[in-house]
Amino acid sequence: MPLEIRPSQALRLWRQVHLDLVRDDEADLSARQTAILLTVYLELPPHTVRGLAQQLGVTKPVITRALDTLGKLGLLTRKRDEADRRNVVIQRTVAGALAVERLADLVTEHAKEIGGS
Amino acid sequence: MPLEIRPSQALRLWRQVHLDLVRDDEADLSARQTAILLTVYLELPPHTVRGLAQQLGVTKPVITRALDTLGKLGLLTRKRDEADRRNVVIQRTVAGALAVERLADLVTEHAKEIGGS
DNA sequence: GGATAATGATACGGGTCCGTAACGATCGGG
DNA sequence: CCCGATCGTTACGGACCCGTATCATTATCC
Repeated sequence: MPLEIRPSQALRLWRQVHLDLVRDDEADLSARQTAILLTVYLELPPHTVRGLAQQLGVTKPVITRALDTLGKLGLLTRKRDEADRRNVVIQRTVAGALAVERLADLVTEHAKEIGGS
Repeated sequence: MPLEIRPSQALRLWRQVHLDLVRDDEADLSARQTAILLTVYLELPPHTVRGLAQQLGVTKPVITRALDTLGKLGLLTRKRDEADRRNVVIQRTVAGALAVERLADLVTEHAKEIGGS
């Protein structure tokens, strides 16, 4: 059964969550960083720079820089792949999992507040 | 009747929409810019720099710069308030309305794809 | 009218990100 | 082995954004 949501509800939900993200701003991630973070935490490993670049439709340096920032924030980690030392495996962290969970709560909470019309 | 959405659904929805936003990137707005844009298009006018700064919990220069960028993109316009010429009224544009509508469609489309579990 | 307050814009130094191009490291096939 | 291909990273010049402090303009109030 699909999730039913009307355009006006979608916009109000989008606005409320973004308002919270801006106000809390413990993170203040860009759209690209958010897409990377959620991909790593929702899709099955392993995740590589090249794979993420293909999924997002951006160049590899973009991924490298985003990983620098997300790593600095402690939201994920990089590890060399010992099987093929050219590859780098992106791994999840506890802090990252908490941040993702917090985002999920934020969305579901505001969804509840959004009335019918 | 509230909008029912589970955390796992929320995350998948959030990821899919962000992936689309990154891939299309006709805009590539930051979280702050998105919050401003949606506030202007969802809340009743008039909108001022000071009012937006208060709602977002940020300083006025942040709003001014965001309005510069959003104005350059044609998503909204500034106009001096003739009643009180200190104020600047932020106005909607056709392009902005289309962008907001497109975002709404993006969210509702992906919501449909998101299954029950 | 002059002092005061309020509004939005600007200056500044610092940081981050962009896209293109090049780079070092590593693997694999002949 | 060695040469080409494939990783991820870094260099570069340019653009954008940040927060603080300051500015010019306009309104208000005595």
